[in-house]
Amino acid sequence: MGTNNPEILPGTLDLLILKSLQRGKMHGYGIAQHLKSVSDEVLQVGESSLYPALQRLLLNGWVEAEWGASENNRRARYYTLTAFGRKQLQRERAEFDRMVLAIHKVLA
Amino acid sequence: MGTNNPEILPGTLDLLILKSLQRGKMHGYGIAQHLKSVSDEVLQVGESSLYPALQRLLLNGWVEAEWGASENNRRARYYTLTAFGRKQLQRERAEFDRMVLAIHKVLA
DNA sequence: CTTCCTCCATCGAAAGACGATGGGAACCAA
DNA sequence: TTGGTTCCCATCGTCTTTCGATGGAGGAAG
Repeated sequence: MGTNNPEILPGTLDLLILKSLQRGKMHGYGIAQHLKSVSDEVLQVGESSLYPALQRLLLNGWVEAEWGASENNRRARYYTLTAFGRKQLQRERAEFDRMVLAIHKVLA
Repeated sequence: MGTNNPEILPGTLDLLILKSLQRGKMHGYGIAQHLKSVSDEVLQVGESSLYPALQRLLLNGWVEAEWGASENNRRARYYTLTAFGRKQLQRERAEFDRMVLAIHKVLA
């Protein structure tokens, strides 16, 4: 009931994933862990949000995927930024900054 | 196709409305104009986003409404913040700041 | 009289996030 | 060997929010 506390800011998930992948290839689980730890446990993206998002990014050609083995010898799907993905990251970041600036003007 | 440019950051509309109403009673159209001008034309909230949001705020008891006449002598519905609304404004603002801070840690 | 602006409101579509759920494989302890 | 825990994949159904399109009504202006 009632209290709506989304774990992330809607509309920012793609940006967060793309930015994470800028560091190098990662698998889904790793991305979620990364976001959680870097944000001091604030950004808790569940797998049911993450995997659809990754499908989106694949469809748009912003990331590529390949199967491999994780550090712990487990089957894992590794995602990599494409050139389009790097462009998109820049665009989304600029748009995010633009929005946050505008909101701050309202809140000031 | 493709280019998705939302006019506002999803999930922040209630916050923006509540904050606008902190200045005093306003009607819907006025809120939209206010957001647009204060944000230098960045935040362009359409009426089909605005009125459902106002209904939400009414249902939650965060704003109250009364009919009156606008400055231009037109029939207008004026919205006011309630005590609950002021509390909610504080909560949403804190949550927004928390999220933006977390996202900045990822983007840094 | 016609057109523009103000101000209200709804409907249907699309998108995004999430809880619940399911499974397989490695690792560890009892 | 069995059972639990962590890692890692993924989907389905639901809810919520946003938005384009649409439709008025009344005042102001040309």
